[in-house]
Amino acid sequence: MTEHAKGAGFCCADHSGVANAQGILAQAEARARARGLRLTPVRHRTLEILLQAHGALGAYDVLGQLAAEGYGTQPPVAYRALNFLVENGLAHRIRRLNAFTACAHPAQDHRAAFLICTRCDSVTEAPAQAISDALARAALDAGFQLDRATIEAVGLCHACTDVPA
Amino acid sequence: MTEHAKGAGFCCADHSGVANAQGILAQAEARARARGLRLTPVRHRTLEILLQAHGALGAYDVLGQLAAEGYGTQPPVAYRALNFLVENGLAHRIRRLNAFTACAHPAQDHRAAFLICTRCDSVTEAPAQAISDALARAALDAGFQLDRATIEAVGLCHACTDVPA
DNA sequence: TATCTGATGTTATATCATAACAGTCAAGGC
DNA sequence: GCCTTGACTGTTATGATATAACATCAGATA
Ligand SMILES: [Zn+2]
Ligand SMILES: [Zn+2]
Ligand SMILES: [Zn+2]
Ligand SMILES: [Zn+2]
Repeated sequence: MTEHAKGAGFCCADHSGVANAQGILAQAEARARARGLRLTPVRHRTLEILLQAHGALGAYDVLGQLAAEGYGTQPPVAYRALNFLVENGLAHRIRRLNAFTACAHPAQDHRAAFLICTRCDSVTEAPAQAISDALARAALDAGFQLDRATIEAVGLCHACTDVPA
Repeated sequence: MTEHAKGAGFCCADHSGVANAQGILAQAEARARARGLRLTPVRHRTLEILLQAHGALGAYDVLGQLAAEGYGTQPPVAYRALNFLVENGLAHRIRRLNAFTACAHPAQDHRAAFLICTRCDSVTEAPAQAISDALARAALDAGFQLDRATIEAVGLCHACTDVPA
């Protein structure tokens, strides 16, 4: 079990940035249908695991759960499902944490930034259109043809800001 | 040797974003003096190695060079020097590549974004004040107390955009 | 001198990720 | 029907990245 997955550090209930897992799952399923993506049992279950998690989960955390439920026991099982979800807009990879989190808005294509709390390990997906526009300008100035970007902020979430120490 | 360090893929000479290694090194030394940082032999040499590299270097690439020159041969030697440089504004960590690059502007404190070319593996440090401001606004909206951020863009650098295939 | 501190070095291990290959199964062509 | 094909799942094995814990050493301090 990795540090960011320990969960015990959470300071409040609706802290993970994924308040309504059921609704998000429905959106994700709709997206998959609309695009002809095959949301197979492992993939579907992997998405559920991410949605039920507080904060982001490492691939081996996901693998542990999958293995315990009768799916494959080896790393590629988790990595394949996670990469599928990421590539199809159903999850995001958090590079700073070497971890994955369910997309909070799978209904629409979007640019996202992630707000990572160093106190409680929560990961919140924030709309990043404005940030992305600024980045696009910077790229243009450098003659760089932008494909996609990673935007990850570190600090204290709302709940943890209130708590003194 | 890792993929991003192979160097052979560069499509032009001044491609690494570190055009004037000597000048940057002098700035870095000045910064260290001004702040009372101990730029010891390993640390100084590590910075030189980063400056001479095309693109970003993995810790094990740096370690290989250090070891070949009579410094320690084990991973902590490289990681300690690299972390020191990063923590003191003399280098940056590129999370997407699991790699490190010398800071191109160590004279002043700054926010940086990184433009990573998928064709030639070059890494260019771009000014990111505007992006950072946009991110600060997004964080504020979310009640998030921002500490620092990682901004990494992936795409094609200027030189590689011109090359057809 | 005795002690303390920060830096460097080591061994050993933890953590993250992918290559390569084997078996399953459903869809489509003959 | 039966075969081919391609997507998916599973495996073994290995590679790549990173840190914990401890020993040593040199310079600063009292
Ligand atoms: Zn999203
Ligand atoms: Zn928090
Ligand atoms: Zn910089
Ligand atoms: Zn390029």
